[in-house]
Amino acid sequence: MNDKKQALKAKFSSDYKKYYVVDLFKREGFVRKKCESCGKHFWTLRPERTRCDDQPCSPYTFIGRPPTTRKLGYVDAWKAVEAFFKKNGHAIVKRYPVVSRWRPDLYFTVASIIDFQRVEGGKVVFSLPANPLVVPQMCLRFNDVPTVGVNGKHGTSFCMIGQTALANNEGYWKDRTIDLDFRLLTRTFGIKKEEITFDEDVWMGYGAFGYSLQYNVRGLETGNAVFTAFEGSPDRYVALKEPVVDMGAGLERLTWLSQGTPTAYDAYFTPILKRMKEDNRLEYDEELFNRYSALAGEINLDEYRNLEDARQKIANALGEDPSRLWSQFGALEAMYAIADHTRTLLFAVADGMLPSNSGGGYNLRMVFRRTRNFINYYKFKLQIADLIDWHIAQLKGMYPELADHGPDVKEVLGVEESRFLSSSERVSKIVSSLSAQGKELTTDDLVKLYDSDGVTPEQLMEGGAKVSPPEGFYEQVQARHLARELEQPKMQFDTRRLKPTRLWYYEDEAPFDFTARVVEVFEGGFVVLDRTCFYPRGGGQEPDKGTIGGAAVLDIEKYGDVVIHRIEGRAPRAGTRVQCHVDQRRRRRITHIHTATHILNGSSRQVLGPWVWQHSAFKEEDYGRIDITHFAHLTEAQVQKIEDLANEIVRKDLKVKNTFMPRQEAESKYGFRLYQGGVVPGNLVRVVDIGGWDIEACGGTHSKSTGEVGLIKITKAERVQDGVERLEFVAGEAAIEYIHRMDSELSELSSILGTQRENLPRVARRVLNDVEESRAREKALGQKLVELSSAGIATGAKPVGGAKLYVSRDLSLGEEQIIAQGEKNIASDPALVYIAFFSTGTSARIASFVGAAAREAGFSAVDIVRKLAPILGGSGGGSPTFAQGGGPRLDMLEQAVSAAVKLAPAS
RNA sequence: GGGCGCGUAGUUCAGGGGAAGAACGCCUGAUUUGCAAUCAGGAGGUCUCGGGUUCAAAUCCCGACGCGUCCA
Repeated sequence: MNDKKQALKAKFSSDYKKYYVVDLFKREGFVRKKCESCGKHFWTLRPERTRCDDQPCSPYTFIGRPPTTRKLGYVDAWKAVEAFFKKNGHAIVKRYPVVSRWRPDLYFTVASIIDFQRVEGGKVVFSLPANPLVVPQMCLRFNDVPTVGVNGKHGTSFCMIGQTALANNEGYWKDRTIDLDFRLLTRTFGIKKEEITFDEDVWMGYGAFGYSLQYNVRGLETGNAVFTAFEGSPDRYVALKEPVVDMGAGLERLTWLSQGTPTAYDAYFTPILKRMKEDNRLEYDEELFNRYSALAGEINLDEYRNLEDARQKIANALGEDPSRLWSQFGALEAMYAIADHTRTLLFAVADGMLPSNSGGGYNLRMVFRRTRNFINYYKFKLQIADLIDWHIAQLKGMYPELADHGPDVKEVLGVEESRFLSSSERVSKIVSSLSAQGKELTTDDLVKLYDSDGVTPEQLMEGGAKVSPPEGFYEQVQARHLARELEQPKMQFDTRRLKPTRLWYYEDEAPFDFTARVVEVFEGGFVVLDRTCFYPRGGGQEPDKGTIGGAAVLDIEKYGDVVIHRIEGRAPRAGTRVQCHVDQRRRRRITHIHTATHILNGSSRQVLGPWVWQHSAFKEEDYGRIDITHFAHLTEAQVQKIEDLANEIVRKDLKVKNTFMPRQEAESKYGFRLYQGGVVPGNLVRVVDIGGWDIEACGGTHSKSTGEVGLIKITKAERVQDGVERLEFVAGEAAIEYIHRMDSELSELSSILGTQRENLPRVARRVLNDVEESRAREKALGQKLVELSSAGIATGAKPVGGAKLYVSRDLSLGEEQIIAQGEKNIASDPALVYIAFFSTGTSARIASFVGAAAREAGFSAVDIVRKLAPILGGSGGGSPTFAQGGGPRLDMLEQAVSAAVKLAPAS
């Protein structure tokens, strides 16, 4: 990836007049220079500049002396930017969710341009709600979490001001982009034009790339204007028909620049930090911190192997001891990180993601736990719920919607908090038990402990465990996770020259018996028709069945616009007409299940909370299942409530409307709640609206009204992964069948127990009690039996070489009694050698006990068993006092017994 | 989405082919003593469930269920 980027950079630079020169440069007299430090090309109004104005080539020079004429708070900075672009003909678009449900390849919105990208058939498509536009897009990135709070600028959440335009009549291209941004910086913010440099850069995104001009002011990168002109990858690409301007500027950076505070956090978390500091006294050398933070901005984990190395370097530059720096500023840095992490959690949870142990939810769990660990470590008086409120209050002028989600977010994080507490308790238990053992732990042990129990080497050392210096710890953790690519290639067909299949099944009054022309046939019985009423697999709905030209249809899939049917036996020839028949009963049943899925999705959200989203779903002829996101196990009462509500919707007989509409229109009308079952490809989306109760983009078949579904019965609720609950259910005819099945099972059960149905629970309980009682009685009787038979053993034992031998062969005795008997008798008569033969199922068993005196006389229980068991075709083992064994040869029992009777002490 | 780990008494856990264990809690009795009292005795188990291997499985193997953890 990096090589490709370098190659592209070289290519664009070599033809810089074509790619990088804009009107502004000519008009204002910018000169092109090459940075003597990093070799990058940049544009400046100061010909004497020798270095680019980016880190690490130039230090920050705005701290304590901002280059702007205005000092702006976070929300005010946005208002200024908003006003500027509005005045210049831009539509201001509301932020998109930080959870990017419209992009299956991403968990989070990582840049403003993601808002306007849709992936269709491996290709990225730009789709703008207005042109040109500006959006204050909150973005989440989790790739550099350890530096957050430390390097003064990095965050897991940040607002990217996205200036986006299509290069057409309504929008604009390079010249106007740079003109606008230049004016924003110089006029709105009052930065002197000599202070601004433009670096030549490139940008590569998913399926598209372009060249860019990044602008820096006093060492700080404040924005990057990307001119996305190409589609594909650098090896194989074409020019985009309508190139896209994608300028992203960090609102945090602009705010920081205008204030010149030691860190960016001081500028954009001002009210939150103020409250945190009010409640927790912090003492540190402010003058030293200012010098420290000027250097800390250089900390970048790409360049330093770890935080310690970077800190060491800064300490050296300041002439300070690193541990002194750390102890002074650690708590402050933790506060910065806490402010950042809680804001990230607020947005992510408000937009519907839950902390969990997999997927994007893991990122949330990780930052939550980091937050809690910071609070614990520094003993801060801070409540996460308060922090959430403080963020909401700060941002209300910019993101008023957050306030609506406050209670939900706090509830979700409360659950996560209790998870954190029980997890820390577990960890400390493991740590204290390991340190009590005092065994020295190898690096391998450490890796294992971290990987499967979440115990870090630091926690172990603090807890007093012996830890050998961990060498290459994180490398080893990494090595355990080397991804094994396991991709099974989906059958590929070359459908490029085929016309789209007419999707007849979507049309009203589509027939179940129809004729169609065979357009193409692929080897293996794959048939393409010019039109089809067969619903292909899609959106979790299983495909139709039926016949094509008399042959059974086995499977149906959609490849782009082409539907491919797999049939049994030989495929008809291309060009012929075939008679087709769709299994109407199956279709009807699946349709009812599918509509029921939507109803349940709606009622789950209603009953549980707004964080409920459909995670995936499956609809078959006789059952369906829907996986929903929720942070806890569903109780029986909740499941019943969901079911009751769903059936209420069924009884209301709400109309189900299916409408095709442009994606953009659907999104702005219904929001991203549309994308419940994953992303539906195509520019036209089909919106399924169940009387306003549940609205989803969905390509499946649905009933005309909810009443047709008849009945919805949830049959099972289980957890499929952390944060995802699965509901299995039946609906329509399948529900009736399910009830019949339950009914006959109950009948069978009553007839087995010989009682009426209403007595079943009582009778079952009594039967269970009886079993327990007889078990106890059997045990007591066994004890009695042992006592009674002991006398027989004492008299029946035959003296053999200084000991007494007793051989029993009572097949009716159980293992427990024999063991009890042997145990008791060698205790009361230490000279006894007790050998018992018995049987379990189809095999013969031997148990042997040897008393203390008998052992001295040369007998050993384990030797006896080892001698006798082979006669029975098996083996055995145990101790000199007690051993057992056996074998499958029940027929050899007599021989084994006679061998036992002849036993003599080993010499 | 993938890897690793766990499931044993009411609770926390040890054991890891051959007799079901500890601590705490609980019950009974003694003792009378300053903060989680002591002593003696006792009850409490489908070793998550289902298959398989074996003479023998809590233990090994496979699967299901429940849970934890790490990585992308």
